[in-house]
Amino acid sequence: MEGSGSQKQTPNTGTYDPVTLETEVAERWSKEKIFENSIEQRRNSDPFTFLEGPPTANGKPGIHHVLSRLYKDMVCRWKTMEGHLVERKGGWDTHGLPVEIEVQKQLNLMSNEEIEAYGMEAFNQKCKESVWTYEEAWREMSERMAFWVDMDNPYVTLHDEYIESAWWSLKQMHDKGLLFRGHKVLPYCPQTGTSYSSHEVSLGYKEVAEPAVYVKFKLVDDNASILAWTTTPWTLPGNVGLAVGPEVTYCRVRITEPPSGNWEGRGGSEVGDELILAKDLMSDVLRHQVEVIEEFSGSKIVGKAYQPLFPGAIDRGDSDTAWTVVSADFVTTTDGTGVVHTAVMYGEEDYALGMEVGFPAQHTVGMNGKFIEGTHESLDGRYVKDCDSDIIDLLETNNLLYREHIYTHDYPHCWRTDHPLLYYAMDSWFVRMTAVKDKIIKFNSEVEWAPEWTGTGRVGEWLRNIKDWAISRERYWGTPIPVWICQDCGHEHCIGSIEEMESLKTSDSPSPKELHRPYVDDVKLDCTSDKCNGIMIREPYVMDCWFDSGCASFAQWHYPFENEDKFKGSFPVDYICEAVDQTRGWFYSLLAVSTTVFDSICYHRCLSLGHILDSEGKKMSKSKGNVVNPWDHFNKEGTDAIRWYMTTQSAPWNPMNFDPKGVRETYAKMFLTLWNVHRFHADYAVLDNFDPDDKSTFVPVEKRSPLDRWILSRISTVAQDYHNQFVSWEFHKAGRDLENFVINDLSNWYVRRSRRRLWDEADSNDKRACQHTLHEVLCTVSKLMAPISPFMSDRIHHDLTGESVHMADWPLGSSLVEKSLPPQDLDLEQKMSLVRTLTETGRRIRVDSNRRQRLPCQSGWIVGGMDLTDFHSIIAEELNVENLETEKNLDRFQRIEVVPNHKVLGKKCRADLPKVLSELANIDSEILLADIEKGNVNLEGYDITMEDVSLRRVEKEGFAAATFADEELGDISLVLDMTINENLLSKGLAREITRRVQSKRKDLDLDLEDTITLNVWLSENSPKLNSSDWEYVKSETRASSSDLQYASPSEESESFEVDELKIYFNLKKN
RNA sequence: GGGCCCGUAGCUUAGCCUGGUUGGAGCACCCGACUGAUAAUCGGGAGGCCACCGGUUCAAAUCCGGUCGGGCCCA
Repeated sequence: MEGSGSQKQTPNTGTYDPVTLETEVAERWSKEKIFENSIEQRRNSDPFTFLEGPPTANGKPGIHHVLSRLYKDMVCRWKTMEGHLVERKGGWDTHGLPVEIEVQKQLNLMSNEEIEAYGMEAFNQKCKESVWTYEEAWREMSERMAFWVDMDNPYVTLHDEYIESAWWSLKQMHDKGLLFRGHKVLPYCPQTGTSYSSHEVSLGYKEVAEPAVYVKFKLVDDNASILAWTTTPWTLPGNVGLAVGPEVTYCRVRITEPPSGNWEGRGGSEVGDELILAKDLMSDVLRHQVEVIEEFSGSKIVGKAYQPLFPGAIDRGDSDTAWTVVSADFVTTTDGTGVVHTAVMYGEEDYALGMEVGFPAQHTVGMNGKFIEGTHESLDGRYVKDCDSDIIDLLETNNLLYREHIYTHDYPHCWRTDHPLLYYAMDSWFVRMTAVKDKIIKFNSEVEWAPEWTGTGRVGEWLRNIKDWAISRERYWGTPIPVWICQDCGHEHCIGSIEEMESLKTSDSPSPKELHRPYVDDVKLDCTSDKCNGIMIREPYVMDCWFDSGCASFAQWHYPFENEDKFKGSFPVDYICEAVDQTRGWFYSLLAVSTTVFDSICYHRCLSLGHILDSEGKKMSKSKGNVVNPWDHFNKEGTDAIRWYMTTQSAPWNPMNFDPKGVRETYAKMFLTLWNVHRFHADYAVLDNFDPDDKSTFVPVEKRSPLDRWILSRISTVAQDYHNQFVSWEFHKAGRDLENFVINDLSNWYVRRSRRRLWDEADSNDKRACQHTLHEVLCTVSKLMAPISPFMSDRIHHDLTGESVHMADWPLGSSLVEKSLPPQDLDLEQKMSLVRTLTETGRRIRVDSNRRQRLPCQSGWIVGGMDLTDFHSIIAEELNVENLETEKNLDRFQRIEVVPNHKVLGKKCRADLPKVLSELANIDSEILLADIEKGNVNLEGYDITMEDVSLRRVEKEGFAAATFADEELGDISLVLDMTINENLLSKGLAREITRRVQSKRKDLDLDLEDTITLNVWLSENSPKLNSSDWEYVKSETRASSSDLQYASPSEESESFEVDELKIYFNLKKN
C-alpha cells in the first residue's frame, strides 16, 4: 500500500468525460503498478487460480472477445478483493490450420505440393511470424478494456517448453495404452492434398446434379440380387458390404413384365429376375411390374454373401464378413432402397461399421484422388470423378445395373480449387477416449458448471457419445507428433522429452533447432525394440491444436520439467471462462487431457458464455456489415459503460443482443448519475474541508439522522444481495440491483433530500453526518462495482480515500478479509419505503384534486400503517403540508354514500325507477342507511333493502384522500386538507415567486453565491404576501436588496401568472 | 438429421425451478406536474393472443408433448 500514493486527488468537479477519466486512471495504474501490487499484496494468501484460454493472435480481437475477457477479469478482480492470490498468466494459441490457411492465402500456395516446393522451413517461418500479426491490437484492446492479465510472461504454444510438456503428456497416454493408429474419414481435397475442417467445408457447398445408380448385388447360392443405391459411383469398387436395418421390412420380388414406355438412362432387368429391397421403397425404385414373392425383416438376410462388383479390387484378407449383408441401426427407408452400400474407406458411418463388423479396410483410391493399380484395368490411375460414367458402363455390361438417374444435392467442394471433396479415410492417430468414458463422465459431474445445463446437457450429451479423439493432422505448422516407427520391425516409440529424444537419436541425426517440422523430421532414432537394429522415423503428422490448448494447465508452467510447485499449487484450476462454443473445444480438450494424464478434473468451475449477436439477434458477420467495433464505444461511452452494459444486459450464458443504444443508456443513467453524486459530495467536501479521517469531527452512525441511517442500511442490504448473486453467477441481477440503488435510493432520494443539508454554510453535526454518510456509501458502492467497471469505481474510491479500489477488501468480507458494511436496520428500510409511497400518493392526490404543488395545505393526516414520526418533516416538505399528523379514525374525513343499484332496483320498480331514484337522491345518505338497516324505507310503494343499494366511502367536503395497501400493514390512507386561507395563499405566492426568480438566476448563469437586487410588483387585488414569506423569498434567492410593491411595474420587468393574477419582477446581479 | 439453449409491450428485460389476485420494470412515446435536481425528478396514459398448436389441471407465461423462428455444437 505504501508508495501507492496516499495523496488524495483534487476532486474533479467537471462534467463526466469517460475517455479522459479512464485514461488518467489507467496511467495511475501503470505508474503505481496497481495490477502487480494487487497481486503482491496477497502473495502469502490462499490462491484462487485462473487459466486463460489462449486466443490466436492472428485474428483481430472483436466485441465477443471483450465479453469473455470481461467475465474473466470480473471474477479475478472480485476474488482478489476477497483476499485471494489471483495470478493471471496470459497465453497465446499459435498453431493450427487457420494459421496455415492465412499464410497459404498470403503466399498463394494452393496445395501441399506447392507448400513443399516453397519449402516447409520457410513456410513454417512465415506461419510463426503470422501468428503475431495482431498481437499489438490484442494488447491495446486488453489494456483499454482493463483486462488485467500478465501479457509480458505469457505461455505460448509454439515454444519448445510448451511443446515438450505436450509431448510428455502424450507419452503418458501412450504408456497407458491409450494412443493408437487408425483411420479417420474426412472431407479431403486430392488436388491440394488437404483434409478440411467443417468450417472450411461449409465455405464450399454447391448444388450439383450427378448420376446416382441402383446397383444389383448378386447373391451367392441364390438367384436373387439385392438392390442398393449410391450417389458416388466411384466408391463402388471399394464396396465390401451391404447394410440392412434389422427391423426394416424387405421384399423379394420377381419381374413379371418388361417396362412399359421409355426407359431412362442405362441399366435394366429381364422378366423373371428376382430383386430384394425395402418394402416401403418399391414404388420409388422399381420401373417394372413385379410380384412380391416373400416379405421378411432385415435380420433374416444378415450374413448372406454376394459377389463382389469388382473382383480383385480389394483383398479379403482374414475378413469373413467381406461381401456379406450386415445389420446396422442407421439404415432408414427415407431414400435409396433401404440397403446401404458400404465402402469402408469413403464414409464415416461406413468406416465405423466396417471396424465394428470386421470388413477389410483397404483403399481403392490413392491420396492423389486416383484409383490404385489393380482396382480395374480400365480405371487404374484415373481421377475418380472422371470415372463415374465408365463405372456405370462397366456395371451395365456385367448386368449389375438396375437403373441410373440424375440426382441433385448440395455437396461440399474445395473452396480453393472448386473440386468436389472426397470423404476419405486418412491415416490418423487417436487417443482412446472410449476407454475412459466412465471416468470422464464422473469428472464432468464434479465440475461446477455455469449454467448447470452446459455441464449436464451439452457436455454430458457429448460425453455419452464420446468417440476416440483423432489427434493427428497431416499438416506442417503445429506440435509434431512425438511418435517414431521402426522401418524394419514396425515398433513404435513415443518420445516424452527433449532429453529422451537426444539420447535415442542416431549418431548421424542432427539436434533439431526447435521442436517443429521440418527439423524434428530429420531426427531418426535407433530402434528401441530389444531385438531390432532398425532405424525409427517420425510419423509425419502434427497434433490437433486442441490438444495443444488442452495441455495449458501444465504446459504453461513447462511442467514436469520445471515449476512443479507452481503446477501443483494451481491444479485443478479454480476458474475458467469461455464462450459456449468451447464445449467441444477447450472445455473438452482440457478435461480429456487431465482425465487421461492426471486421472483428475482440470477445473473446478467453468462459466460458459452466450454469444454476442447484433441488436436484431442476428449473428455478427463481416458480410452482413453488422459487426460492432469495441473501439467505437471505448472512445465514446468508455470501458466502464460497455462493461456494465454487457454485464447487466443479460445473463452471462444467454445469447446477448448487443445494442449500441443500450451502451448509451447505461452511460447516461448509471455513470452520469453516479458521477454527479460523487461530484455533489466532492464539491462540498472541498468547500467545507471535510476530512473523513478526522476523529474529532466524526459523527457516529447512531447519532445521524434517520435518512442517513436509512441509506447506510440500504447499501448494506444491497451489498449482501449483490454478493449472493455473484456467488450464484447471476452478475446481471447483481448489477441491475446496484444500478437501481444508485439511481433511485442514492441519487433520487438521499441526495435530493440532502441537498439543503450541505447548502447550509454553518458547520453542523447534521452536515458532517451527511458527508460521512455519503463518503461511506460511495466507498462501498465503488468497491462493489469495481470488478465490473474498474475505472470510475477506482476514481471515486481514490478521490475518497487516496487508495486504489483494486487494493481494497471486498466489503462483504470472506474467509480472508474482514466484513465492513454499515449497520442494517430493516425496520427503518420498511419505514422509508412507506414514506416514499406516501409522498407519491400525496402528489397523486394533488393532481386528482387540482391543487397545485406550490400551494401548501394546512393539514395532512396519515391513517394506518406504522409510526413514521421520524419522517414527518420529510413527508410534510415533500407534500407541501404545514402540519402532518397521525389519525386513527378515517370517518373524520369520510362519509358513507348510499348508491342505488340500478340493476336490482330496475327489476323491482320497472317504470317507477326514475321516481324512486330521485327520491333516493333527496334523502341524506346517513339517515337513509340507518333507516334501511332498520327495514323501514318504503318509496313509491317499494321496500328498499340493502340489496338494492351499495355503499361507498367518499371524502367530506374540504378533504381529499387516497389509500394504498401494504402487504404487512394493510390499508394506509393519506388525507389532505383542501381548504384555502390567506396564510396559505401568501406562502404559495412566495414559492411561486422564488421558483421564477431561481429559474431566472439560472438563465443568467449566476453563481450560487452571487447576490441580487430584486423587484416584485403584485397587483392590488393580489393576496397579501406576509412579511415572513417575503423574507423567505429574499433569502432563497439571495436578494440582498429588494423591493415589493402592490402596483404596476415601474421598470422593465418579466411577468407570470398565478391564479389568473399577473406578477411582475426583475432582478440584477449585484 | 441429432443434441443443447433462447422466444414475454416498438426495444431491453423480471417472473418459469416450486402453477394460484389484474404478467412487473427500464428505455422510447403521449398528457400533466415539479425543478438552483444531473442527459434530472414525480404523477398519469397508451402499448401484451407471455412465438404457435395441443395436453395435464378447478387453475398454465409457468408443467408435459409437438410446430415455427433464432443461436451454438455435432453430423
